[in-house]
Amino acid sequence: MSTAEETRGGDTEPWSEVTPDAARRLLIAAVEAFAERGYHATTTRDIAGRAGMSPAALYIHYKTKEELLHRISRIGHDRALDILRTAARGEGGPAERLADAVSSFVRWHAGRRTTALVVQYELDALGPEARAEIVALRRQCDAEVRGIIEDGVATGEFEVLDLKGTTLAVLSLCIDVARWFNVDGPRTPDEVGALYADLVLRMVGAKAPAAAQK
Amino acid sequence: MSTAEETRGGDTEPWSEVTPDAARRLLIAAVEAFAERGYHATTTRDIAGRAGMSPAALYIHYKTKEELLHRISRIGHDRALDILRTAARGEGGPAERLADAVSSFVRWHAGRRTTALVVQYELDALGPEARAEIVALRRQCDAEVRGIIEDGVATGEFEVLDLKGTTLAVLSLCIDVARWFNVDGPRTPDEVGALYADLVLRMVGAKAPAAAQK
DNA sequence: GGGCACTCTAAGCGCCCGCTCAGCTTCGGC
DNA sequence: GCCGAAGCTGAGCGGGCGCTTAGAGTGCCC
Repeated sequence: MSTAEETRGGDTEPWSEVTPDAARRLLIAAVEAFAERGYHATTTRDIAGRAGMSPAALYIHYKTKEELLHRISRIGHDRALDILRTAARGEGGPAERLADAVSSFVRWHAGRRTTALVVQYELDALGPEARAEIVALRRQCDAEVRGIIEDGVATGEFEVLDLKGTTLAVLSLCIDVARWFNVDGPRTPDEVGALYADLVLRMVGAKAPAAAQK
Repeated sequence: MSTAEETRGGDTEPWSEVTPDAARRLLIAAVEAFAERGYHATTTRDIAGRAGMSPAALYIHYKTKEELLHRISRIGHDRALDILRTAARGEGGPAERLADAVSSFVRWHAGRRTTALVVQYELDALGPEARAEIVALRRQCDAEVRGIIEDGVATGEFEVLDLKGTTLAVLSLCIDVARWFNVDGPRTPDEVGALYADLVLRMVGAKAPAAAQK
């Protein structure tokens, strides 16, 4: 039922799961518009226009404007969770896995900035049920990161005073990259990922400081 | 021309500089509405209603809805910059001043969460000129924090690989508190401030780890 | 106590929003 | 070559938006 590529954690072509083609074009147009102006300031006419279609065409593929945001948010959070899970279940020690999680998570927020912006900052525009579904995914993201840090504390490699608070801070730090990252700025997503991995290892008091950077 | 209390860095009663009373009530109502629903999703009727006035009353005190946001943003950024400046020009060493800056900055973002949310996340809703004015203030905030970290590097107390990147990350971490902080949650603003001061000292590789916490 | 500045309201203007619907085109099956 | 399904458009609906205007109420100066 699915091609092989979309089942693994690799960086698949984004939005390939959205079909038919017109629906995907509309969704991509919506991501760009939402990221530029915000959900509420974006009109359905703008979205349809960017996709090269009439305003009415949107409603053939999506019931409402909110359903568009919901689909975007769902797919984005699935991807984010997938990134964190892949890193958390990797082979190295806690420091290596945490550095991996942070650098790849940050790389996604910087490299796919428009998507990440919508996914992370437009949550409140969703209705209660859709929002609850997304919040559950966020909690799973939190649990993955907390798990890695817990492992590090257990082995004595990390030294943290407040596990939940530190986890929250680490995720918050990574997520906020989507707000300030500038594609035309001096840093590449890879560079920011490496910098942030180092900063986070310091935050958890990792014993071997400059070791893990892959 | 001004009472003494508003010239120093103390926690003055917020919005006391906005007069007359009706204008202040409207502005406070706008802060609450913008924080709850976002600038674009907030109607002028909603703002006026919260302030207990008719929709038209808003336009006696403010030319447009955007001017309201501009005033809020300006006052908020002035306050944020004041907080950072006060800490940066304090008496202690770099570690103490950095911890002071982070804890008080975070305390503001948590304790005045609604204001901070609007101030930090609705920047894009401003027009070009107003936006440019606010961006200049943000750069000054950045410079204050960067200055402290530079001092610490100069004295050998801090060890950072990327000064600009680390500064950006520290500010980003603090600002994002406004997004996730929950007034009804388990943490007080003071606790988050203390936690974050510790995390930031770790990020800059401060030598005396658990010393500064006032 | 008349005039005036200030504050606020009721009513509403013009516009654009999310969304709908009747009808046109295209295309595969037989 | 006809038919129905699917995809899409042009026109437009009901409604709420930001903002304006005419005028009423209030208090202060002289």
